[in-house]
Amino acid sequence: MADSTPDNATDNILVRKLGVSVPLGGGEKAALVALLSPSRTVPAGEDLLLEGQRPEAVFLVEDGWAIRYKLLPDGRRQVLNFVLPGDIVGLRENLFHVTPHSVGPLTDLVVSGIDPAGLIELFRDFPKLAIAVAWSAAREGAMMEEQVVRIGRRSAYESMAHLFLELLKRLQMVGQASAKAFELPVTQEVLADTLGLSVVHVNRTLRRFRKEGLLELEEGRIRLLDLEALARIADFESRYLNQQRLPQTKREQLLRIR
Amino acid sequence: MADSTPDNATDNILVRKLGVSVPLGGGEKAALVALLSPSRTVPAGEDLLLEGQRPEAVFLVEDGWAIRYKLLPDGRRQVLNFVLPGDIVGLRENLFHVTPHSVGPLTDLVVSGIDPAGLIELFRDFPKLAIAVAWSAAREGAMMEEQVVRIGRRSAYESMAHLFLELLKRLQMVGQASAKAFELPVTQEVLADTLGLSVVHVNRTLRRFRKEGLLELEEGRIRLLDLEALARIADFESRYLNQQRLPQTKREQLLRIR
DNA sequence: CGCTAGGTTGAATACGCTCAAAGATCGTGG
DNA sequence: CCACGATCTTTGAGCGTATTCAACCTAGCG
Repeated sequence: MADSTPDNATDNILVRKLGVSVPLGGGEKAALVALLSPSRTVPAGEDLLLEGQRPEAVFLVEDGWAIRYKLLPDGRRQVLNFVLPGDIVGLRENLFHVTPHSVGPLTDLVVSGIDPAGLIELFRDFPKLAIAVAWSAAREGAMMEEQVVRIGRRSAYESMAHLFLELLKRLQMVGQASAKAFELPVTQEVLADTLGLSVVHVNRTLRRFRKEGLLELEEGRIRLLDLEALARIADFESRYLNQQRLPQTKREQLLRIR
Repeated sequence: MADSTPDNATDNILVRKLGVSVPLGGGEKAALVALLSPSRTVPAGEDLLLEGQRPEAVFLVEDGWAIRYKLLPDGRRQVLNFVLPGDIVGLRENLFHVTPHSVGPLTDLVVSGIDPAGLIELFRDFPKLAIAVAWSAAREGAMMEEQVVRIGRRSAYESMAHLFLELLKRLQMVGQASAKAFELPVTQEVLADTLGLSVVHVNRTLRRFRKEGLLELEEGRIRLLDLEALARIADFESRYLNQQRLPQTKREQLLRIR
């Protein structure tokens, strides 16, 4: 079976993700999948995008983890967010002539290329796809906002709980997490650079969570033992991840009410 | 002369801002301006958007300052970024059925409404406008990333310098700042909530800057006395704000070279 | 078997916070 | 016109979260 048949289209991770926000028809799904080049694997060390360089290509991540990050001249690093399966890398960056951040894989990464020009053309034929992609970008924006709040106004303890809950939800949406556990291919240094903390303090905060029986951590796998407690600590509100467009009728009702 | 003539269109702040990235034709400018409803003034206290509510409308800010912010249940506040003249509020939020953050004016705000549905339709007729808006959204994303780095990996001293330089550049682009000074209608509490600091520490950091002769602050106006020094302290790189698409020929050259 | 990357722990320190109180400025009402 | 309250700024003192420095441990790998 060819990669681009409508049958397989339904299974594609990008189709599944975009379909969450905007219901997609068969034609749309097929067209989207047809745009993808065959997937290849990028080894863990090799950056996909380098800050300050011309963005070369647009990728769909089909499997594996990566980070978007920035470096300061003295070596300090800030991780902006995590790139998980189903995420697109380099689309926004393609609007600039230099990339504002780097993207580095944390694991081997299975990616397939997307032709950005082709995608734009697709938007003409299937406006719904444009909406779906815009929606996905907006969701990423909402996650960045959460990241700002986490770093700016939450304690290490709170913000770490928040991050783990966000990752759990995101991974569940793409079928990569069970009810309360997931693979976490991340060193404590990466966590530190994500939360704006030192490695030492990340280590101590993790120890505290474990001592309190809130999570287990072993072999690159994390288990959140008490979701309620963690959500309370973090003040975690998953709405910004679930965000769905209301069905048209319901939206109209709302509009009428006000 | 009517508001929507091509002549006035050139002067509109939105047209000017979008025109920076993507050269716009007369028809595009006129169509964009025609979409704007007559401007009105929102008083300083009254939020434009409230977190958790349905986004009601889309605004173009023509004059004044606002902040996008989030509140934690215990009252802690994090300012996500500043909304300055020429910025659009509520467009991205309109893709969600609840707004992920609030937007509150810091000054009286002159805004005009934008019909989002009309904007989408415009994209069909003038694809360049879609690109220009996408570009503008990408620039905002780049600014949010800088905000994350500021809060996560810079000291109070560094990140305050960085913020001031960013504001200077942004305001210069819309003709609201001189070479090194601008109106700063912001309390120290707002600065604190922007940078993830306490009011007291903001005050002390400001005092340090003044003592070192790096800036003057009086009557809601700030003057950056030594841009070089501040840029060095902050490691400020204005590229993410200036970002322009390369002219087509130059882009093609680059593509050929690699 | 030694090297490297990552994790863990202790001790001292510092950056930034909280608490507290006192000026300064401004609008408002008596 | 002055007094009052409210908001904002400034400064001091003590404290705490998180940092830095340093050492040691472990596991994986060449």
